[in-house]
Amino acid sequence: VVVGDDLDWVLEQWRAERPDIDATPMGVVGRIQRACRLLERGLGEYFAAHDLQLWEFDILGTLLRSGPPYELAAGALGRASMISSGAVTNRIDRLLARGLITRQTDPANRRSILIGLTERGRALVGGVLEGHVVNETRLLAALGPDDQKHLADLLRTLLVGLGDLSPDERRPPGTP
Amino acid sequence: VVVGDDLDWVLEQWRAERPDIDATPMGVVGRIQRACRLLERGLGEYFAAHDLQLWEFDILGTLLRSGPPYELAAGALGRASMISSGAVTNRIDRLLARGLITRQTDPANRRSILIGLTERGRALVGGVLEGHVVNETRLLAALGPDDQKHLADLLRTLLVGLGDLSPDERRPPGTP
DNA sequence: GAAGATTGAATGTTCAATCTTT
DNA sequence: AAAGATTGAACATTCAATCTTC
Repeated sequence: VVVGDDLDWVLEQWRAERPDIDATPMGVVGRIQRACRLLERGLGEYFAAHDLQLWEFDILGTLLRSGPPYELAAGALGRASMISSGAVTNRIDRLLARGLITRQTDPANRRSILIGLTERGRALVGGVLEGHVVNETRLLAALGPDDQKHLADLLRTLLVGLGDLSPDERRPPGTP
Repeated sequence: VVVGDDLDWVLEQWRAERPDIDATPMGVVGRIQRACRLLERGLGEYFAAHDLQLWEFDILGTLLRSGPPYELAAGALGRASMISSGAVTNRIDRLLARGLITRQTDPANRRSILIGLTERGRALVGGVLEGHVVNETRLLAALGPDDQKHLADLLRTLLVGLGDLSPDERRPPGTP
């Protein structure tokens, strides 16, 4: 290994201290954790320069990509972002205060609330989208296109194994 | 694609809503984020069953793998866990209260403090270590050994590109 | 009773300001 | 002046309890 990352060093330490344990799995899990933190730091810097928090883009982006009429139930937003229902309420409150979303009771099911993008919210998230992808491209630049594809494929297999199924697979069998 | 994960669905939505944008990079970044959250959930469940928080194992494990005399400066602990100095102080306070670590001023540099493992802390983290690796192995089981190695290699390249160098590479050139 | 959302308490983090030591 | 750690404030999350609606 010519150039090592932090996990190379961590695994070397474990080998010295606990040679009885095969710490190989830590090399995968630990790298995913570190990559996640470093990437989120890089994403946050871009959004901060555009008056957005990462979590704000997360919610607004989920609404935008859902397509017209850009409305989603609060529960669906929580599942998409993997956050608790309490966190959803909190985020909604603050995006409402910024005038970026609307909140209305679902007429079809009055337990549920529908969150919608305001024109201002739609313009804001739509406007930063291209720059966001450019920023991600920069953060991933150490890997060539083929390696990025390979990485995504390996992570998909891992994620499916962890139960991260797309909505298609989540539907009970036999649903049209 | 026979079985898709959540990101397959996300990218499909972006293609429909914003065909002008190539969202491929989101497929990599988003999968790393989701894998990180799902893995940390799985790690936390194991530690909770052993009266530990994930962050507690994080600190205690860093001390253990540093080898005898199992002492590290507070700053070094913060860098290893990628947390702020304020968070380090907070974590140290609570591990001290549990009697798992010691805290003393570094005699050689009285600005710095040295954190050490108590006998009880060492026994606790050493005792859960093997089960932790078994748990990680289970979480990664969707990938075969070769794929896990390949995944780790791709992530190393990405991490080095993001500046996550091992201590070796962090030393100024010419250092023995 | 179960589902969806809200509330408040407990938890834990970052950030800026501060203090000591170098 | 710079480095290392601590403090308190602001922020954000989870969890359990609660309320409304189905």
